[in-house]
Amino acid sequence: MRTRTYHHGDLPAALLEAVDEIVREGDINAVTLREAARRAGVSHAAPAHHFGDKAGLLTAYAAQGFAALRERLLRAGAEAEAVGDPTLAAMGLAYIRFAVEQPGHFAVMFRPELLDEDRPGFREICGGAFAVLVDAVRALHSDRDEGDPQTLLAATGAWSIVHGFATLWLEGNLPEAVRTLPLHEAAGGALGAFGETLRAMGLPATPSERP
Amino acid sequence: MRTRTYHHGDLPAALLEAVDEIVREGDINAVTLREAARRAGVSHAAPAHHFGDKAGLLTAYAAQGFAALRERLLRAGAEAEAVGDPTLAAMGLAYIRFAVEQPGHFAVMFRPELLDEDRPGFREICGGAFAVLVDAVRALHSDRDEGDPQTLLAATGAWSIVHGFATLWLEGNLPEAVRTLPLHEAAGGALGAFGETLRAMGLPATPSERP
DNA sequence: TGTACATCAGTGAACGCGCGTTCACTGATGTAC
DNA sequence: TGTACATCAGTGAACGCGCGTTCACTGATGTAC
Repeated sequence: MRTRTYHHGDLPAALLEAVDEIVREGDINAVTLREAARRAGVSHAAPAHHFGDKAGLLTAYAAQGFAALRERLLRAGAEAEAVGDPTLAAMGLAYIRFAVEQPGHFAVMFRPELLDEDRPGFREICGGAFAVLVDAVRALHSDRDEGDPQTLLAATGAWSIVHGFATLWLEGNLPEAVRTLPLHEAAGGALGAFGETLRAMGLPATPSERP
Repeated sequence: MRTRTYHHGDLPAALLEAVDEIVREGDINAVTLREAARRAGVSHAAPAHHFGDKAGLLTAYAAQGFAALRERLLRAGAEAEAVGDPTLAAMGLAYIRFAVEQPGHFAVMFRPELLDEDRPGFREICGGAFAVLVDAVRALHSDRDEGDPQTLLAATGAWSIVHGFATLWLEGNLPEAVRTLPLHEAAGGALGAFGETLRAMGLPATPSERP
């Protein structure tokens, strides 16, 4: 049984948890300092002690998300490699799974206008997740120079497709026939079928194949 | 010289224009009935006459966007076909261009929580844009039955990649080396390089090719 | 072990703000005759 | 052509609400001696 004390114990963590609850309930605009304080059981002025202001709270929450995403991508990559599966595909699915299982973090992470990106350490942690993806792409092109811009662009493309799918899925924008499938079938199916279609288009043709 | 009259002339159009202005300035949350009214030069209660409430105003604005997007996709497809370019690729770039040139519409269209989707006609106009994409995919697979679920999934994948790219680009989330390229190079490059990488992964392999 | 004191965490009242919605109203328009 | 009247568009005051931020404060903790 928890006794109520004047000091909370770990208010910052409780506030981040409260933010998560609120965003998961569906409305990112419902995140307010006052509501988070309410859920953590403290007065509405308490959050300012730990996070300064609203952007500070959301930035800390987003940073948590980027760290978690990075770990997921790394783990998915390592596991796929261990059994000989394609690393990048595994990471793509892990990305989508992260978005769906931690929709709160996902919704905040890519809304820079809500964040204070100048908070110490934020940019690093934020770039770290993308770097994992870039590394996975690079591993597929042993013929390329380090820093070949094609690698960065390809990672951007890979990111785009999983990010787009996750966004459309979460917002409920996909057509019903797709929306009602289990996640892994919808995601895997969309990625796979799109690949087939690319092939049917005759793209991509690598330059070396053009006579 | 415009004289001020008691009756506005075309207030609904002026309000939609005001919404566009506000969202383009960067903050979708800054769209309020009062601000739109202010910009249209009418009292703050006037918008309710035409759109009922805030969701009604945003829904009308989103519908405008879906109609415009559909037209762009159709035109891009037709133009590509005329000169023998790949239709689907042209539509993909047209989608991204739409997002970047009409960021206001794009930001609102895919936020169902802000809209009142039950407004008459909304669902139809909204589905119409996606249908164009599905048709373009279907045209690439003459071997498939009408209604083959692979077609819908492939269209979802195609939608995902362009939607994801557009979203990341607009929010400023892409890495600086990509963000600073001209749009068509970044978009075309990401799509193309991603295709190359898919190929390097050995994917997709069509079932018929597996011995 | 005890005590003084600095530090920190959280309180609660107050502030000013902009919002959406409602409602009785008034000004302008257009139509029937 | 004129007039009465219904309809519609827009007004402006009022309402209650929740927000972020500030600030002097108080309660609790922990450390130096």
